[in-house]
Amino acid sequence: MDKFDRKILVALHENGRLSFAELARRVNLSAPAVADRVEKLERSGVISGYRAIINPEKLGYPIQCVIELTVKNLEYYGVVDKLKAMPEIIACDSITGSSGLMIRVAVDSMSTLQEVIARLMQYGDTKTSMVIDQPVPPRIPALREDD
Amino acid sequence: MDKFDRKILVALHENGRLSFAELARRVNLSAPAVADRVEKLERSGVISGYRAIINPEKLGYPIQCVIELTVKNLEYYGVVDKLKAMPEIIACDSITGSSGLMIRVAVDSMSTLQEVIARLMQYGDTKTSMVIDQPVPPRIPALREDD
DNA sequence: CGTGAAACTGATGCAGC
DNA sequence: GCTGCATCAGTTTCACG
Repeated sequence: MDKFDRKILVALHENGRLSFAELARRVNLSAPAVADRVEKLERSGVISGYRAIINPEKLGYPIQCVIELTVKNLEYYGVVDKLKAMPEIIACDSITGSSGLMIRVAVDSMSTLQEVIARLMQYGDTKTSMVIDQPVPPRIPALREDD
Repeated sequence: MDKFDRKILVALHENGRLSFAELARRVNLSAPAVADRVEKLERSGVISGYRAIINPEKLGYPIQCVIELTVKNLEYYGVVDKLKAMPEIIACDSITGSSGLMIRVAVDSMSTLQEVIARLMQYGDTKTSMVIDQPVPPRIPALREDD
């Protein structure tokens, strides 16, 4: 993990479809050198995949919110399966603290949101917050473009 | 947005580096047809970019947590700039409710976490939860592979 | 790690349906 | 709007220094 690896990660985080040739130009290395480094980053698990970023808003799901779900422990694993089966849920983290689950939801309307919350209330207490904005978009930890 | 567009989105969400030729094979269309559809999805904003998925754990930041920060309104915009300057913060959402900010942090150690929390406490009350697991990994809203 | 050449693959435009 | 083909550019991947 030197300066070149960091540059590669930053570049691929910003545009995951860069070719090795193009990547090589941006980080000032040769294409084979870059290909070699990327392969190592992939095999070591630092890069775990590549993904198209999809905008739920443009897909017809303009409302996003975060729901903290306080589950009763016994039902825990069953709940997770139910959550996986709900297409409105676009992410879910298991966390410490009373809540237990931090769920992210994207819906088309408030009435759908109401239905989702009603279903989640079967499994425990919910605390819902609407997502207004993303002041810090997803980024790489401790890697700024300072070279 | 028909069945083919959905297949394309699912495929590119799973592997953002697929070539048009390879994508065409997977969705049973010709390469030019796929290229055309992808370009439209990009221009309409449904696909807003491509990104390498980077594993903070393998980068030396094995600890992740979510911090709800209840800020005093007056300081709000100043706070966001401070957050952007903190490399340990890998994402941040502005949300409704008392908290106001939902911050995601990746750190190398508990002592670093302690420092981060200490800094955030300058701006308001904090509620920290450790992220244990990701039962539902990030996915596309309402698009299941049902074709 | 860089260079240069060779081979390949994918992208693109057009005719035709 | 899609297909199939042909062409062309670009990238990947060697071997070698």
